[in-house]
Amino acid sequence: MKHIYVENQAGQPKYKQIVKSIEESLLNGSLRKGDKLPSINEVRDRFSLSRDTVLMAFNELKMRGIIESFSGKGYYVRSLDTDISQKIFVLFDELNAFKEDLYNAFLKSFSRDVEVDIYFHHFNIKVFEKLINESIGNYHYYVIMPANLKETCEIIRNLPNDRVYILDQFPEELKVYPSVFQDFENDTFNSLSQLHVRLKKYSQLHLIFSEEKQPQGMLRGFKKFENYTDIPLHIHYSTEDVSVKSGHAYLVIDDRDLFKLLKLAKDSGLKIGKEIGIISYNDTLYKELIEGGITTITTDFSEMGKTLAHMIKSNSKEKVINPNTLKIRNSL
Amino acid sequence: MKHIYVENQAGQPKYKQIVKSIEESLLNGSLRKGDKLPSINEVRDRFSLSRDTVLMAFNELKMRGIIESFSGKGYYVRSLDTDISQKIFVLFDELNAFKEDLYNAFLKSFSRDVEVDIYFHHFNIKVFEKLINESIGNYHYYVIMPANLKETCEIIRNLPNDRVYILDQFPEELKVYPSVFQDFENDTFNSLSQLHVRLKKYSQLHLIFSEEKQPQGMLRGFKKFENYTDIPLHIHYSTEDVSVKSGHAYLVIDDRDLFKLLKLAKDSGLKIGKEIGIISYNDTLYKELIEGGITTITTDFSEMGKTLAHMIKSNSKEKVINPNTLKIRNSL
DNA sequence: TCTAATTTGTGCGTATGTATG
DNA sequence: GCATACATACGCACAAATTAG
Repeated sequence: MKHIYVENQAGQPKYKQIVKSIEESLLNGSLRKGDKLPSINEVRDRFSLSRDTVLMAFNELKMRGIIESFSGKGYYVRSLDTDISQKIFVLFDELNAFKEDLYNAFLKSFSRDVEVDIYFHHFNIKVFEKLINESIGNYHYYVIMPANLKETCEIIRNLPNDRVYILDQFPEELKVYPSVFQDFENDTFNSLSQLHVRLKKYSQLHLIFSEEKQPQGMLRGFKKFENYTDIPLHIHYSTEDVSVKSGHAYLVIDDRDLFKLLKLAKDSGLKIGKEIGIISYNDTLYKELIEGGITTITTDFSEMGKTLAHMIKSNSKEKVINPNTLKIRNSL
Repeated sequence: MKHIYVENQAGQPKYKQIVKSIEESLLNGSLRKGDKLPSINEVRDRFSLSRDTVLMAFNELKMRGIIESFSGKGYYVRSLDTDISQKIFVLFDELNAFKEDLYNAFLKSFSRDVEVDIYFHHFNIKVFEKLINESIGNYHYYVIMPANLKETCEIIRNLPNDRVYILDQFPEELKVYPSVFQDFENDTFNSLSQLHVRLKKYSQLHLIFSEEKQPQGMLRGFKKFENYTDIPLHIHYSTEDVSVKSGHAYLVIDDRDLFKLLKLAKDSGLKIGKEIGIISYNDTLYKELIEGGITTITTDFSEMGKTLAHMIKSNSKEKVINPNTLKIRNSL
C-alpha cells in the first residue's frame, strides 16, 4: 500500500488525499501503466475508511481517464497524464460540414485540461448502444445526438442521468434530459410561411427528404405548410426520383442532394432563382457565395456548441431551443 | 499455440484476452475455417489458467457463431464472416469539410459491423501521444494522420507495427509504415507550373500559409516555383497581413482563409478571375459553384479513403501516392 | 460442473459540516 | 436564527463478474 496514504490532515477531504497520493505515485514513476491498484476493500481496511470514500476517489480517477476498472478484477493504471481534469463523451450521428462549426465552438469553450472524445453512430442503433455502453463510468458528461434513432431511451438510461445532454433533435421519450435542440417543425413551417410570397412564382414545391437520416419534424413542418398554401407540394425520398423542371422550387436538406440539384439545373441551362427555386437547410460559409447565394433555413451551429458548453459549465439543466434564421438569398 | 496468448496486459480479463487473440488470428488469416483450436486443457496448461477461464472464452466465441464444438473431438473454426467486430482507430489532425469525404469513403468500404473510432490531435503532440498510448491493444488497426507533428516516430513505435497505416502526410521518419499520402511538394510545384501562363496576367502571387497546420511540402513546392518564374512570390503566415489588391493572385490553403479573401474581394468590388486571382487547395463539391468556380489544386479524398480501406482489407503494405489533380476554373 | 473467494458495481439510508439565502 | 442545498463520509446489502480449485 505504498502508493496510497491518508493522514486525516486538516481540511483535506479523505478521498482527495487518496487521489493526490496516487497522482504523486504516477508523477514520480513508482506507479506505471498497467499496474494494479490495491482493491477497494484493502484500502478501506488499511485506513479504516468507508468503502464509499475509496470508491469516490477511484471514480474520480476513472472519469479522468487515469485508471480503468474491470469488474471482478480490480483497478489498473491506464494513463500517466494527470493533467486532464474532465472528460466529455460526444456522440454525433455523422460527420459533415456544419458539425465542424458545432464541434469547434464546443471545444473552444473549454480549457485545455478538458478532453472531448467524439464518436459517430451513423444512424445504426447497434453502434449507438455499443458506444454508450462502453463509455459508462468513463466520462464526466455525455453529449448525445440521437438523431432520429428510435428507442434510445433505454440505452441512455444506463448513463448517470444528471450528466446527460441531448443535442439537435429532442424526441418525446428523452424530454427528461437537458438539451439544446432545433424545433424543426416550427422552423420549417415558419420559414416556408415567410417565403410564401417568393414561392408563389413557382408552380410546385418539392421536398427531398431521407427518412433514415433526417428529422421527422421537418416533414411535419412541410406537411403543415400544405394547409396554408395553394402551391402543390411533393415529397421525394431519394434524389433519384427528382427531375429538375422549369417553374419548380426545391427544398433540399442534404448538401450532397443540393449539389446534385444545382448541377442538374446547370446542365439543363435553368437559371437558379428565376426558372427554378432552391431552399437549402443548414447554412455554411460557402452557401452565401454559390450561384449568387443560396437561400437557407438554418440554425446557428456555433451558437449551439457554445450554449451547450455553457450549460455544462454552469450545471444548468435547461431545455433550450437553438435559434433558427431564414437567410433569403438569390436562389429563391 | 500461436493463435492464443494471455499476458495479463493492462488488467484485461484473461478470458477476454483469449477471445481477442483468436479474433486477431482469424483477421490476419492465420486461422481459417475448419481449423482445430487447441484443446481446453492444452490452453489451461500452457498459460496456467483455470479450466473455466478457457471455457468461458470458447463459449463466448461459440455463442457468436465463430467456432463450434464436437463432444469428444474439440473446437473448430466455423466461419469467418460472422460478426467479428473489427475496431479501427483513426487519428486525424482536425475536423474539416474534406475530411468528411475521406472518412465517409473509408467507412463505406467496410461492412456495418466494423467500428471506426475517430480522434483529433489538433496539432498537439501531447494529445497525440496520449491518444495513441491509451489506444494500444484496443484496436485491430491504427490509421494515423501525423500532419506536420515532429517526433511522432517514437510514439507510433509503441503500436503493433504491422497494424499501422499513415495518412496524408508521410514524413521520412515514418517511411517504414504503409501509407496513402500526398506528394505536396511536387503537386504544388507542378500545378503552379501548369498555371504559369494564367498566372502571368498577375503582378504578384501570394501564399497564405500556416506553419502550425499545413504541410511543409507545400511551402517547398511554392519556393521551388520561385526559380521558374518571373512573378514575385510572397508568403504570409496569417490572413491578418494580407490585403487584397487588384492584379494580385493568391494561393490559399485553409478554407476559412479562402472565404475571408473572397469576402474582402467582394467588398472591394474586385472581379475574381479578372482583377484578382484565386487558387485554393483541396477541392470540395461547392468550389465548382462558388463565384463561377474556384481553381483548385487537390487530391481526391474519397479515393484516399477507398485506397486505405482496400489496403487494410487485403493486408497490403504499399506506400501509395494519392493522385492529385489541378482543376482549372474561372477564379484564375 | 459445482462451489467458493475476491472484487467491482449499485442502491438506499443516515449523519455531519459548510455555504447560501 | 432558520431552511435549504451540497459535499463529504459511513454502513449495509445485494448483484454481477472473474478466477481458482
